[in-house]
Amino acid sequence: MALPSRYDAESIELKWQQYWADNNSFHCEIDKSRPKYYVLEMFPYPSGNIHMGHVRNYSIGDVVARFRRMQGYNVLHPMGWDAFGLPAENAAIKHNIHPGAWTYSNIDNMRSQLKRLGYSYDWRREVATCHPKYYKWEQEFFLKWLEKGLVYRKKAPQNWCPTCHTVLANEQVEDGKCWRCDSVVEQKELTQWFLKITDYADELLADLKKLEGGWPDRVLSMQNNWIGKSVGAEAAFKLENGKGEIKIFTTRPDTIFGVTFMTLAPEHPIVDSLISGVENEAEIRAFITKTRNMDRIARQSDSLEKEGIFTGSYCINPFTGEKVPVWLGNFVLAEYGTGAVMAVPAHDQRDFEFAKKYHIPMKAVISADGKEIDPADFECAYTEPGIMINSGEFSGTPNEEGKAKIIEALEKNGFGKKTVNFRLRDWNISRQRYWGAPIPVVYCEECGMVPVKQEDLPVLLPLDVKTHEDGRSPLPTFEAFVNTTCPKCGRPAKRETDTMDTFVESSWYFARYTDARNEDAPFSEDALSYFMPVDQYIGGVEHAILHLLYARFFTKVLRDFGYLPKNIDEPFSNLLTQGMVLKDGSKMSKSKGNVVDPTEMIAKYGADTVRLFCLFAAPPERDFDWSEAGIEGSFRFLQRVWRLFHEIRANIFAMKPCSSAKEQADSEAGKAMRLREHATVKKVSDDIGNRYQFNTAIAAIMELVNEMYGLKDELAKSENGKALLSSAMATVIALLSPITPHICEEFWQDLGLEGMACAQPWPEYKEEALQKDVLTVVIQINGKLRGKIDIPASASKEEVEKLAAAEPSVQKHLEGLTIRKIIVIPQKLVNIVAN
RNA sequence: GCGAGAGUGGCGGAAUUGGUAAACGCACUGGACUUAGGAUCCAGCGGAAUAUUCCUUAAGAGUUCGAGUCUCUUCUCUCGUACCA
Repeated sequence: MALPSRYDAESIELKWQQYWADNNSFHCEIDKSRPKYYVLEMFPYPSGNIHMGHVRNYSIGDVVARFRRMQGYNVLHPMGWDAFGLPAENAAIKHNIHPGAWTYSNIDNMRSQLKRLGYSYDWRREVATCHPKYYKWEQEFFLKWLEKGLVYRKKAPQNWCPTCHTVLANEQVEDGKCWRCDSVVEQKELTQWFLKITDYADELLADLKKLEGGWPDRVLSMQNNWIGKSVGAEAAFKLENGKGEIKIFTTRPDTIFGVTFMTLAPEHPIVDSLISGVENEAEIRAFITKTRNMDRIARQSDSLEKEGIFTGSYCINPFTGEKVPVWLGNFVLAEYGTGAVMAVPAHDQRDFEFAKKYHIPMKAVISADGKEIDPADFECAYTEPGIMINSGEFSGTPNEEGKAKIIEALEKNGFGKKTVNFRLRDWNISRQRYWGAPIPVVYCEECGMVPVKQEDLPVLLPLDVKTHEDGRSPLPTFEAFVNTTCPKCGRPAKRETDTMDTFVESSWYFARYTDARNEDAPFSEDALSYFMPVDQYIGGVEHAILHLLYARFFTKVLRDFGYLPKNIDEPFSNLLTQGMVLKDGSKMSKSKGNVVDPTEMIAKYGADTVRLFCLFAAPPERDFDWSEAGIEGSFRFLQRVWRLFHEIRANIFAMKPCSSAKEQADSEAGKAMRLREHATVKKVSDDIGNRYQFNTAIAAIMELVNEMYGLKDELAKSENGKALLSSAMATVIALLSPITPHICEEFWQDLGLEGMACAQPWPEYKEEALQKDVLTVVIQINGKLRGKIDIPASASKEEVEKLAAAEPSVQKHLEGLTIRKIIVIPQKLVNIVAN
């Protein structure tokens, strides 16, 4: 019988996609009689078209979802759109269309592209964050937080992107540049809205422990670094003139007797009063201006020349009573610690270099053995542990103990206290852009800042605006929006025209999916307590800090405000960070012209092949290079399965569903077939379910198919053989079904079987079927491979030793040697130690 | 500097508890079938020598009967972070 050399992927795929849609195959409802499994991929920004990175991300997620569904879980697998943001606005300006129109048409296009890939989403739960029914709830959260002080307004120097015309959060500045457009970020003093993420710094850090094992180490370590906790002490140094004090933060309180100068950030608030009227005031002011005018990159670069200037003032070391000169330093950051550093040049490398440069004396207060040492002999600062010296009553104490003792003394005398400092800063969530969720407050001349009443939500983003060509927000000049009345006094008032950072929307969408159509509340207790947390979250590692930190923060906040159940501390139990899809060794980009369009690949090979290749090319966390030859290989494999299926069916026998779990083999070929089938089920279940190694799962299925090709003619000779071959084929369909679902449905239908392939129970293996009668045992002499023998599985240790020694190739190598020892690893190998 | 991860054929990658290194696939070579094949099938495919060996998992040492896997030292690459007091 003639077989088609190429199966017609497109018609099969469209048919089954329609079938799944018509039959609501992937709808998910709360069902407390079944365990839930929530699998989620990071939702896309509707930029226009899906790219290979999306295909890889969503294919991984779909395998997990379909696998868990077949295992009997009630799987929640939703999809939506991170739809507010700058690109929509910029595209709108460029093409002279409204950002909303652009966004919604992109969503329509991308939704159909995703549907063409056969992903098993419950589309009823789809959300678009730019929809008022979504952002309404975010505005409600905002009001609640404002009431409790979790969100506040502050005037401070901010990261300003001159190209995007907006401020950025610290997390959105990479290398001093805007994360989106790469422009150099400037500092600008502005009044902005902040979310107090620092209130949660401790919990965000501590709970990283709960994620160990479920999240990749490197993501945990990145978050850990970003939060940047350092434990130390705060101490006050009184000014010599009695007009106030300087507070410092140090992680080395044990060196406080060694302070020989003080360094302040030029921006430190006390500086002005210190220097007014001093002889060289003009010179000092010039230094301050010069430093402040530097951009952030130059100021924080490695090559910055450390410079300072003496203020003319002194403060007093609270422990020694010594006069300490107060300097300004261009490397001291106003925003970290207290903006003032106690300098101990003998024990800190940076202070050491500064002291050398400006000829400031040094004082050693720690030495390796507790003996006196002269810092004049130092080539670099002594930063090792040791014994305290020249430290009054603390001399002779090991310095680590000394830290606690000094802090104790600080607290006792009221000079200071133990403190913890974080690198993490509060999250600036206001943006001076149009396409975002409006911040629901108004400003009244009488009442000041007044929150919008909850019953007046949502504050709608007006859609009938004209966008400015230079990207500035049209809201401040759009009178119909700006002009309103004060919710308190009813007099005319002006609306806040800043919108919220789009990372706010993506910080809670996963919870909204549990109850996406709820119009009375953002979520319901019932849905949250059943579905949350997300069991498996999948996305790119570029969100390791930004989105993943914000989402963790939001989860804790929503929990504390009673929106999320008390026992939900973390949103994502397990995180898989998938690698990028490259072409010719670099990231696909339009400018490089190396973009592979998923739509074209689907048209050429079909969705099943594209899915298969994305999963087979590399383990998920690694980057992989797209190759046309590689996808051909995946397509060939599916054709091979196609031919195998039809050959078996047409030329050998009519297949019926059966299970080799019950059937025993009565021939060598049958035994081999049955063993391979069960071994493959075991391997694939482990690879998909536990190890997330889809590439090796697919390799194992390929081996099973290869074995079926090798054995099919032999097996066709007996009824038992046919049954075993039939069972193996059914297993291949089941194992492939999460990966290449369409072709598997087609096979299933061709078998005339009930239901859908994707709704079948996941195959199980039997330990008994994995047992071999004859085992190949490796023989080593002194650890080197010298032979292999086949022995009955039942052979005793002595028999194995005897058989091994009798092997001719082994005897040859043993000539002239004396056997010292024989190590037998049952069922695996024999190592003969001889010399 | 600090933190994390990685280094295996021509290529992507396997080797899960220390136990046959290179599974699976790509590329390549030879053969079969064929009017033809860029289809399909069979065989080969780490290196050197070739009938028997030797070498090989970035380099070196160690532990072990046995190391890609464990320990130490060094090198290289990727990512994050950085005058953080």
